[in-house]
Amino acid sequence: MPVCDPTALSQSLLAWYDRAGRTLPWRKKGGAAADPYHVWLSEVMLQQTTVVVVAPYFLRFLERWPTVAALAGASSDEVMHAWAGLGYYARARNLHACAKVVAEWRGGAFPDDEESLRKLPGIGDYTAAAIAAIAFGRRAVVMDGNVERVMARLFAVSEPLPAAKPRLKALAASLTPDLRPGDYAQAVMDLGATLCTPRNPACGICPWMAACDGRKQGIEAELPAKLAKAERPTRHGVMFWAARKDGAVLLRRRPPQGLLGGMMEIPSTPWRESPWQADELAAEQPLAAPWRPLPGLVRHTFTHFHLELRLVAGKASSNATPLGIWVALDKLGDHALPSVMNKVIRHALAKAY
DNA sequence: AAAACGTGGTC
DNA sequence: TGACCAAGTTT
Repeated sequence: MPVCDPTALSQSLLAWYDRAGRTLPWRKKGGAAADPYHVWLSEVMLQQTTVVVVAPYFLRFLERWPTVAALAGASSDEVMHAWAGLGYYARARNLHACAKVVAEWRGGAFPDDEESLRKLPGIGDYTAAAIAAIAFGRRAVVMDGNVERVMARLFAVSEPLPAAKPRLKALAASLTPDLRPGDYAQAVMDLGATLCTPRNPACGICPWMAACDGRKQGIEAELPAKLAKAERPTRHGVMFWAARKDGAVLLRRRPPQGLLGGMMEIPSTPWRESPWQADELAAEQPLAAPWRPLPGLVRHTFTHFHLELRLVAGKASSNATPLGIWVALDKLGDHALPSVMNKVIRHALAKAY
């Protein structure tokens, strides 16, 4: 049997998968049917996020909201709070919106085909294919970063991403079997995650080594080629640490769309490319107060820019009624604060008292 | 269709 | 220290 035969390749991969058997929290056990709710929840969390980070969030969500109907019944703030720290918060907004559609319009049943799944909020090409294959046993071509890398190497595709995507998908489709599509989808992704890794691929123990053109040509480590990314600019902001007499500090909610949309924040100036001057703060302050600069700065890096935040502290008079909520220091954990805001809070607690 | 959108770990 | 990267989607 020639090693380039698609059936032989998919079979050898499935054999490897059965033998290696990574145990992941969302994976069905002992031949049990995969629960579409579990598959959907895990796949949305796994978008651009590592297994290690997702696992505890997945278990926490499932414990708190055992069904899609339960999740649909949660408040927006509860969901955002539970998602805090995972990043890409549009996913949480779309997750909740999707849960409502499925629970209210479909009686809690997820659609079982790619085309219908694709219409739901937060479900794109990858997630639709993954749910169709893993939860419903449908043959679907699952394309994520792992599969792109594995295909680029296996077939020695040197054309850089993202232009190579259609070709890579066609190659992946040529290998996707009719049998055990869900296991096969997870097997290719596992191969990319554990052996065919971005750096130092473990070709020596790869079930596809004999067939791998990239390996034969000695270019596996250079693949997939990628276009250079744009530079990240640096933006600047000033955070207002407003403390009331009883110690409570001021938080407010960010606008529902855009960066950190719907999450809570320490009141801030906008984040712009030019640093802020002291005489500009009066026009940006959440309440009128004398502001005292705190030493040091908080650095944070987002996907597309670096951020440098300075802090100013002020005391709020008791009759101040700003747009926001006052939160006791020991209750800050009760709110939907993204990681960058927790960084700011840690800094303020260290410097302002 | 290019750009926006988080975070933490790794080398 | 910093660039790269992770089971992508939306506009």
